[in-house]
Amino acid sequence: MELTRTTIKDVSDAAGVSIKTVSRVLNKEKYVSDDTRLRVEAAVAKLNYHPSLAARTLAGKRSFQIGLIYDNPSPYYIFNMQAGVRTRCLEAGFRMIVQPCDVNSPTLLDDIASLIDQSHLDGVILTPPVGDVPEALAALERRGIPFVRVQPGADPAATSSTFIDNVQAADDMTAHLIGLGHRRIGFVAGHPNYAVSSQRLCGYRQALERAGLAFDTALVIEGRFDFQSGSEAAETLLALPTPPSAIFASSDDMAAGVLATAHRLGISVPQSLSVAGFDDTDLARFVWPPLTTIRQPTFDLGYAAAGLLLEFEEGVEAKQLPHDLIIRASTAPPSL
Amino acid sequence: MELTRTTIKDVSDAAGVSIKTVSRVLNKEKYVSDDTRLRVEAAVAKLNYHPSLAARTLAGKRSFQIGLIYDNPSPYYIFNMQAGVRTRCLEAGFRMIVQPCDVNSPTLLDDIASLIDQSHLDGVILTPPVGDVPEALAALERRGIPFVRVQPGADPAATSSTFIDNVQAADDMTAHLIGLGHRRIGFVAGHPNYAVSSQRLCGYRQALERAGLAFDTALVIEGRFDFQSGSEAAETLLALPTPPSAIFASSDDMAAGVLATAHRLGISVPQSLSVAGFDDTDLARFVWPPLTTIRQPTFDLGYAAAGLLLEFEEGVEAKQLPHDLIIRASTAPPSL
DNA sequence: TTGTAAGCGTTATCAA
DNA sequence: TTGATAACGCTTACAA
Repeated sequence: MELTRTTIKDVSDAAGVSIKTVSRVLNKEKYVSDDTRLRVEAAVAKLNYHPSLAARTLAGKRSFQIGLIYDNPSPYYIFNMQAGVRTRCLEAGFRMIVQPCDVNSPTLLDDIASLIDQSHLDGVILTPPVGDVPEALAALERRGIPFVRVQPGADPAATSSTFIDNVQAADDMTAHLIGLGHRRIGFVAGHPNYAVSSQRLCGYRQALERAGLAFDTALVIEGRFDFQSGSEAAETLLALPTPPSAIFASSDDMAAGVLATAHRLGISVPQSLSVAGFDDTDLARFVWPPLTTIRQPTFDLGYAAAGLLLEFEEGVEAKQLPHDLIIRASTAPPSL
Repeated sequence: MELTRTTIKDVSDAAGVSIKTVSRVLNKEKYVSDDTRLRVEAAVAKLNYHPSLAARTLAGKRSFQIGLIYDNPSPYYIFNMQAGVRTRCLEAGFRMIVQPCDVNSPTLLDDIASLIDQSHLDGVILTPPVGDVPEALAALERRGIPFVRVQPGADPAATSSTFIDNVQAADDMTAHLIGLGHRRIGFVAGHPNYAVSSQRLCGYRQALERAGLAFDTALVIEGRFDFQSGSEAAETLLALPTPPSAIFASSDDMAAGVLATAHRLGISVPQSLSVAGFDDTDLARFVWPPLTTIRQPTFDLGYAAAGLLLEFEEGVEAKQLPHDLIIRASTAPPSL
């Protein structure tokens, strides 16, 4: 029963050096002889010593902790983001503190401030839509806390950030559908509060125009990123006098809603209707019939964001990552 | 630009009391006059003071932090578990530190020890299968760290724990299918390393026997909890001379695999085959055709586990939670 | 290359 | 009901 904690003092005694020297080894400082270093490392291993983060934080300038702040209800997104950030943190010997929040809460700023103060965070990562709250960014800058935004809604180069090109991704998918022969492609837009919604709509429109196809507002329905709104949007689209032969829903949950509605209406997918999605929920893997989807590299976005934060040097760096177009059901319109 | 931190000293100056008195208010200690308390609280609010967790940890006996340790690849499970634990922590003014691990890693014990030592955790929650690693439990006990296991594989009353009755849940589902008229029910078992796998198989068998139906080993296939193994199991089951009219897969991922196979083979669900699942991936909501499923209350299991930990008083308390049978596709076998 | 001493911001102890 | 003082375990100066 170890009731007392192993401290740096125990290690220094065991190694026959001062605690300052042990500290030097722990912090990988220069000016430690190889011989001393080895003796200290042996003592650390033998005693199974794990330095107190609290003490290091209090005494030093760093806490070895960064925060991941999000307001996002998607389990897959959060899981992958956390995994990416954590992986990068581990490499640097840092710990990740996760903190969900509500961007519409009046206490948002205080919640973030409280997290940073209480845990002495060395930096934070903001995922959408938190990174698009100007007051939050201003507060972080005022405190001098380094931060990186993931997929900022606008002006990615204004602060350090990681992102994919949503316009291009939606363009890619739309072009893919056009390439299959589709001429009337329905689009289910995302929640109007999210910057990515308009970006994806923009890509859809851009691809249509390049192909010389008319942008028909009747084919565009605004959703809320969830299953229900996708389901409703499909009802509207499929009830049109001339219904689309393909529907591109700008999130996977909405795409699943489209599939459910198609099934209920007796429209077979992908024979009579092509359905495409956008996200990383792995839904494309599960759903039947299979879904063609844009896969955003959520893990990588988190990994890269943590990297920018940990290598922070007063510079702003915007890092764009590639997206994938995953084709699992590639079908031409029935008329062809 | 606030470059200096607001400390307890600032608050005590502003309130005109000693720092010890501020500390008393912060810790809700007795023997503080109402007048003093109010003055201190006003100063705290005015200065926007957030006490340093590092300092409290170092000086005091508590860190106000508990750990959530898991080795589970399911995003939905982890998301809901984290949410439950975090919600309960928030109520108690605690912080949750999440830590994935690999139960098969040789460094498992050191990883856990390192987390506890570095962050001075006041306790940990272990989700399956971590709670079933005897060496880990022994190590925690040796250190005197309180812990609560979620869904322990065996002997839930040996330590504090929260769980549902998996045997009963599988029995419920099987009985439901039998009630609909099914006589040959296929069963896709879970990964053999998980305790819940045998529990669920046990419930399936128990319900069959109660109904006077034979337990046919040809109808039981061992899976690995994933989509692929469910898909393969369905191929075997549906190729039997007398195929089952219903398949109960003991996880939702496997159930999705069953659905995919059925679709590929042209077997319509639920008209010609009933499919049932088990878990909380929300897959039942997305998948088409809809899935009948046992819903485990993951959020509640986490919430209750954190509750047991935070109210820990040297006593062992095992807490059983109810499960839900969610019926979205309730169909009798085609022969009826 | 190594060591000494003074904090970091709280809480525990003991006294008033 | 309050307050002074010594920890807590480490890092940052500054010496040697």
